[in-house]
Amino acid sequence: MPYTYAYPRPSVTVDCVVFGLDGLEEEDLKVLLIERGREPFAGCWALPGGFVDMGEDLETAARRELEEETGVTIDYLEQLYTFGAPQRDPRGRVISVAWYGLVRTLDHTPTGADDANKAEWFPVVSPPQLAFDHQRIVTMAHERLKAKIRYAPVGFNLLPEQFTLRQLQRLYEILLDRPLDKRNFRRKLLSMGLLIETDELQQDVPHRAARLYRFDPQQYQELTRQGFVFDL
Amino acid sequence: MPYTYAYPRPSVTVDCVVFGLDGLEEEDLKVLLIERGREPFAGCWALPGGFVDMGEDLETAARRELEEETGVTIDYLEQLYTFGAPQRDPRGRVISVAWYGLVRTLDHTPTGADDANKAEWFPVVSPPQLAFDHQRIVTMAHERLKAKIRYAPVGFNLLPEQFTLRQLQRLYEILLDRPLDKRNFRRKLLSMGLLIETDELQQDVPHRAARLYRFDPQQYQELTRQGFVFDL
DNA sequence: CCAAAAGTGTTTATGATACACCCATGT
DNA sequence: ACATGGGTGTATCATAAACACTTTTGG
Repeated sequence: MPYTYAYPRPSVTVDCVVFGLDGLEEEDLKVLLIERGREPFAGCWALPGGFVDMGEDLETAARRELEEETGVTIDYLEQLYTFGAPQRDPRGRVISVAWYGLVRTLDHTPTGADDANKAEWFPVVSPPQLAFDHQRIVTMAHERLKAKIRYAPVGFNLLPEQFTLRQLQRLYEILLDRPLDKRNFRRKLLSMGLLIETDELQQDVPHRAARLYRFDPQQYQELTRQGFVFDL
Repeated sequence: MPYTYAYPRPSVTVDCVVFGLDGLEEEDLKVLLIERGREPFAGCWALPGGFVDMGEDLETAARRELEEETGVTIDYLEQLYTFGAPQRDPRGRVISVAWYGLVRTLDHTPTGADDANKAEWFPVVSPPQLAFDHQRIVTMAHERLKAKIRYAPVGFNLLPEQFTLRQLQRLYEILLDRPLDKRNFRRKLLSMGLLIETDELQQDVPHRAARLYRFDPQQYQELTRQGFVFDL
């Protein structure tokens, strides 16, 4: 290594804002939090995250910390923003590269481990008090998600592989925070040609069962290549 | 400081991708580069940037480095992405928080200083070979800019305070890379109510002088508060 | 047979697109 | 007078929005 830097160095961490959807109500949009096992903010709820290893890619670090502290595996992960206010961590200069992620199901109950006492899902609309500047990070991630589902098909990563059109509509209603017309929504989504109609039906519902659909990522890629822009 | 971190620490830098517009042709969209005065990549063109000081905010660091190395003051600055591949810098682990910025005029010729031999504007479409992973950063910034002007009024920061509708249209044509209909463009922008018609005219043109307009940021804020979404 | 959600078309309104000529100014 | 870009209106087309009833299924 022919040259090295002599400057004082901040610490660098990654933090993950992971969203999951648990049902069809507003409070069912959840965010994954851990209870910190160490000072500072021991016993306080916070985002899963931790130090970047020296030879490790940032995204790899985010996935690793998430796995270590919560056991949750992610279906979609994207860099959010880097937070570096000098006083954001009481221990000294800590710069955090924040990521946001989506999971399809909340099936695997998160298991606290490593630096985390516990890991749990909380409603995004009513989270507990959070450590550091983590509330701000959650808020920014939520805003980003709400903006992004309008022009990119990321919302599907909050649903099971197979889903009903009604579930998809409720997802959009929750995130856009307004009611959508059922017929217009169905027509629009189906006309995009991004949904594959399966021959399966919803199970165990006390009424007529709805048809299940899958998102077609290949078709999305192909259409995008041709200039198609997802827009809802 | 009651707690400290013992982990090995990467270095953290900021890099700035600054765009400026110099005329009405495609090659007139410029990016600001410096020629490096030090190894590694001494004599090579690169993005202005450098180390974050320990007590310094990330945005402050970006503005400071830009000022130090180029003398250019920025009209719009926004965080782009954080690049942290382990091998992106030959000296060791260096994580760079990249920013992109816009300037209204290229009037003040950039002056190389500090770690930079020179600073110059280059066409975005035909830049020189760049140090590190800086070409990738420029490309991402360019993509972000092209996407963002469609849903946010950031393009005005590439024009003088007062501009003609024709200049604005050319700016959009260059960034969107397609021709726009003059009448439809004018109607749409004027109908948004975001432009203030001044009583001044373009000067020193060998033909009928065009009216000058200004962007109205307050009106934009007000409309946004009411649910208006900029869209072009 | 009742409750609950699934599924389905048409009409209207709004915004996007296409398009060509006269006007003002400087040389 | 001529060259150059400035400025203007209308008709058509495509997409979005509004809206109510019948069907299927399980209990």
